[in-house]
Amino acid sequence: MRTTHVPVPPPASDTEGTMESHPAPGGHSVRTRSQHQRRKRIVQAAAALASRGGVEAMQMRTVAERAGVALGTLYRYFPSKMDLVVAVVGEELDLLESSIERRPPGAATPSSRAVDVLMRATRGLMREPELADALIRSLIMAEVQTPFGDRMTGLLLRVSADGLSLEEASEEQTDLAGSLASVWVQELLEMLRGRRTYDQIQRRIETAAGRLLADI
Amino acid sequence: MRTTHVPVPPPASDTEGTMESHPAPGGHSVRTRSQHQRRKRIVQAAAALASRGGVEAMQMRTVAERAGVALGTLYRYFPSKMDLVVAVVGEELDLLESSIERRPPGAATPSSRAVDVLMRATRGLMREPELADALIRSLIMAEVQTPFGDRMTGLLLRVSADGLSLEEASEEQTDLAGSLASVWVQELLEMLRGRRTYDQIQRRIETAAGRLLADI
DNA sequence: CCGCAAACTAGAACAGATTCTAAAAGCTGT
DNA sequence: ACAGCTTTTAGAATCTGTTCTAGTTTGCGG
Repeated sequence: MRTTHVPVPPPASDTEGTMESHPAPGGHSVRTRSQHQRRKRIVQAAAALASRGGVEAMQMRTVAERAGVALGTLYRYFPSKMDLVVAVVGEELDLLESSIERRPPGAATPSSRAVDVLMRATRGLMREPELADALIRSLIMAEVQTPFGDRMTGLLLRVSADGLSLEEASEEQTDLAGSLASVWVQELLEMLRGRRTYDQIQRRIETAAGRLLADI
Repeated sequence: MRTTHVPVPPPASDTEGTMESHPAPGGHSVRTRSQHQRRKRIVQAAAALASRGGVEAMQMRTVAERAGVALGTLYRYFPSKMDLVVAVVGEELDLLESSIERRPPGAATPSSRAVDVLMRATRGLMREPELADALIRSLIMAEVQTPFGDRMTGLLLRVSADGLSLEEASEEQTDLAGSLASVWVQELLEMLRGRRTYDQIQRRIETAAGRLLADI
């Protein structure tokens, strides 16, 4: 019935599928390569469609057609629409992370660095509102464990507590960064609903960050 | 197309529908009364079904059948499944608010009173996990403006800043209470996903509230 | 009591996600 | 090149939210 992450042995499931069954490292398995391509085509098609009319436009049949695969194949790679959305979000997050790496926030206090990152993410997402809307909502709905919140929390810890990773952080630090991420997500939602302006979000994020990350 | 709050003049749309077209005060309009009943039957049926198998079990056909109305009628009262969900949530919030009124949080600090309320709400919701899951997720997805966040924010302001209402509060106070509500919602979601225990939530809420409501 | 307009009903119809099936295509080892 | 396997494919079929249609019921003003 529902999205049951069953024991089917489909192709790679994560962004980088280097955990094949055979340890052969050499690049020879044509199968796997073409499957990676297929996967990429699918995700691209999905993202393209979603950045137009949002989730609605991202119909499974359409995605399949546009990616040049059969509907059944699409479902083999992504057992549900949500899984596909999660994959698309993953790509977006990759983008954000590499952007952060390229141009790390330079502000003085932990909280202002965090605000910097969050607002940068906000801008990035709002560049494609339809896509952002589709992605955020779907993610929140997702039954599956979404690395979204965790990745954002990790990112926040990294920039605010200078290089701290999720593992090294104290429980309280994780809690605080996680809370800030929660606030951000909700604000983003409100913005997508048209109930917040960019400036309002900035103010609220600043207020929250100032308190939550005061002495991180 | 999507849920368009069109200008159809259906029955009462809110919990209390006393804004009829004709000013006749006398209790004679049999229509309206029976409509209230119908509405109540529908919401009850919906809640009952949802507390079993979640949103999935709360199918429009089933709700209609169980409430003893035609599918078309159901859609007349609630233009979309989401509207129905919102109504069910409304009832739950009413319950929480009256519970707070009956037994107000007695803790000493604003933040501990807020924590008290939030954890009470958490317990209440977790009593029917399927229902809670269905409701929270649907609400977050909702295109419609859901009074959920705002009501919770108002409630938090009321208990923490002793009787302060949403209107009287300063912008910063509203922001802070709103942020705490955001954190709570996200934690609830994580709990429903099975990624948080009750104690973890409590700890995180306490941590966040301690900072956010420190000097409210 | 009559006729109107709104509300209700039963059920068909439509839409998009998901599942299922039978057949074709692609690999792999021999 | 062949048998045995998995992957893809095309397409039908299923499921549930939503819409539509035609006919019936209900309450009201006259």
